[in-house]
Amino acid sequence: MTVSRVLRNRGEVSDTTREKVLKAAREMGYVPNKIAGALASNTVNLVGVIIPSLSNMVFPEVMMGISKVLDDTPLQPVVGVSGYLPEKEEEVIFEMLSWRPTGLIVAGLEHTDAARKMMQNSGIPVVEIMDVDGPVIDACVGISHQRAGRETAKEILKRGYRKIGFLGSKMPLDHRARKRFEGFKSVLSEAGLSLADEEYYSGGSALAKGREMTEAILTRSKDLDFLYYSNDMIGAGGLLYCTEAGYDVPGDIGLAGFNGLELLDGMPKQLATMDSCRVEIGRKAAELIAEALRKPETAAERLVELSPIFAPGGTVR
Amino acid sequence: MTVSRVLRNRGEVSDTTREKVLKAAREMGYVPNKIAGALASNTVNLVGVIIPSLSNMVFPEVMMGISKVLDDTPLQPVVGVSGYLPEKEEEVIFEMLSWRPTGLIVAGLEHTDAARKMMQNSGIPVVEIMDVDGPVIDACVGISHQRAGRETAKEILKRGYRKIGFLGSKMPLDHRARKRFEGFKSVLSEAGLSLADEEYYSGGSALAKGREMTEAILTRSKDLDFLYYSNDMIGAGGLLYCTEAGYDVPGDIGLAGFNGLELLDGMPKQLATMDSCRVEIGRKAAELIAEALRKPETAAERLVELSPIFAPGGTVR
DNA sequence: TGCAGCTATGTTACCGCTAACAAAGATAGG
DNA sequence: CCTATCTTTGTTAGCGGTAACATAGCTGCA
Repeated sequence: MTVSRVLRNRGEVSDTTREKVLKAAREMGYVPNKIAGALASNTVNLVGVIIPSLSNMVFPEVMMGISKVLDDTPLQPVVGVSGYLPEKEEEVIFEMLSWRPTGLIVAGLEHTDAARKMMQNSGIPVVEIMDVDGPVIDACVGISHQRAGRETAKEILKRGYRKIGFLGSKMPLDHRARKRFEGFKSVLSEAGLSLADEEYYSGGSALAKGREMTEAILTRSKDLDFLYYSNDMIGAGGLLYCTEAGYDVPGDIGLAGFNGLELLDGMPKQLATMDSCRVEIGRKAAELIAEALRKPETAAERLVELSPIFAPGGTVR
Repeated sequence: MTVSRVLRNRGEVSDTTREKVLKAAREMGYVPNKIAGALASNTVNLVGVIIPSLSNMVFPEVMMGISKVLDDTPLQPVVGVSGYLPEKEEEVIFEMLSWRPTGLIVAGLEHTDAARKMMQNSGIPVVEIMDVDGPVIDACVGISHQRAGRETAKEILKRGYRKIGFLGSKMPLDHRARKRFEGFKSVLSEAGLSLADEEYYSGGSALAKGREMTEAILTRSKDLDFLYYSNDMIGAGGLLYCTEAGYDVPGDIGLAGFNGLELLDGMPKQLATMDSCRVEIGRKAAELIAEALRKPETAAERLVELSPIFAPGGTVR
């Protein structure tokens, strides 16, 4: 018991005893067994974070926001990757919950019924992030991708572009990309327009794919005056292609992407984009969990919608 | 006990009982407590993975290799981030070990004495990854960054470049970058040469920094005929700058980076680079752990050195 | 019908720690 | 010197599962 007290800095222990304990622990390389500790105290200083992928730079940035906040608390993030697959996500959520974490942060609002039920029953704070367009389990921090798509479309129309092509990934399970696309199209149709052409890809290096797709769509539809990309990475590939192929950007043709990737600062031109507030989303989500830990009854604001803003960069008129 | 048997698919249970248990579990949304299970069975199906950063695309790729292998086992990766700080790494390792994982995968060979001791005493397989230039605790999978630097230098000299500049990050704690740099310089000095100029950065978008640094170094040292970058990302920034500034690459000036980032496929030219075998390193490391789990006594090969090869791309003669 | 030899279920004792309470030691005031 | 009070250390039970062993139910055959 005294050892436990010393190692957790809890309760009164005399300085001499404390020193003796610490010395012994150090000498024998003692590492306490958190499993036993967690079981006994019924507290686990872990926060589960479930994201679809680590490979596209947007989720690592969310992680940074989360880490920064949790560093000031006893909590630690634990990452699970769902690969955009609902069943895999359910599995990961189950696995996470079976470790009885202090909170859960999950990307997206679309889950299997079982996953949703598990999270509801878990009794811990659950924060869904990135997206706000849909029903929320417990709390939510994100942006409206619907609106992001709509606003981008408005900006484009405002600037006089009319023959608009869309380039995106073939990912029916990326609901956020889908919502942006829908929002985008709805503004076009309200203006009596429709997409002039579309081009899709899946897999491979996004930059190279953006290049290829742009060449393909521009070869096919020579009268396009704008290309809307579902993400900045393929947009950057498109920008490189247009630059090399001698297009006047944004004169002949305008380009826009989505995400506001800092990674791409340094491209020949700054791609028009809309920031997805990734770090901020991570911060806010982590704060909600930390807050719930501090004062369990307080129901903090459960729905935080951030407003991304359109950054015209140098690829629109 | 019967419930435990059903939920873990272990031991004989009649079909009727099994169904009843599963039905009840489903109805009540039962999620077993892994903490209790782990304590009782003294097994934890977690593999700790400790990496310096999530933000530069190289570690996520290692994670992919690890995940792919562990997906075929009961094991699950848990990520910890050390931020290139030895003390933080020690903390993360301590935290990890206190959960009694089945194995540990740690990036790099440089650790605090305490961290090294903890890992030695842990009694679990520990695989150090990415680097092989140094003393190993238990097992190791990686490449020699010394040699990578040396071989890049040889390729450059072989192609007739002589006035060589180096551009890198100001990260004294990135030992792998340091080793490449040392290997690189040693070949130059064996050839009676030395670096003509150097330029360093820290923080910010690597692409933009690569651009700035390249402009700075080329403005200062107009007779350089080669630029060696400590990573592909700043190399790509440099390539963009050189292209726009009208340099003939690789005629006037050659460029090379390091990592073999697939991310950059699609750049105006393919940057000369050396693949750091990231996915393969992750795969092999995970296999070592999975192997140790399967047959505990077998001492598999404890030191796996992979051989990166120089990919000249389009930026060297 | 009785019993060997199964299969299916139940019992018990922990796993390593911590909450809650108990006791011992130290200090001080009368 | 003794008791009241505070500080420090110790005891006990139990967290929710699982290993190991024990028992109960069932089957088939003499």
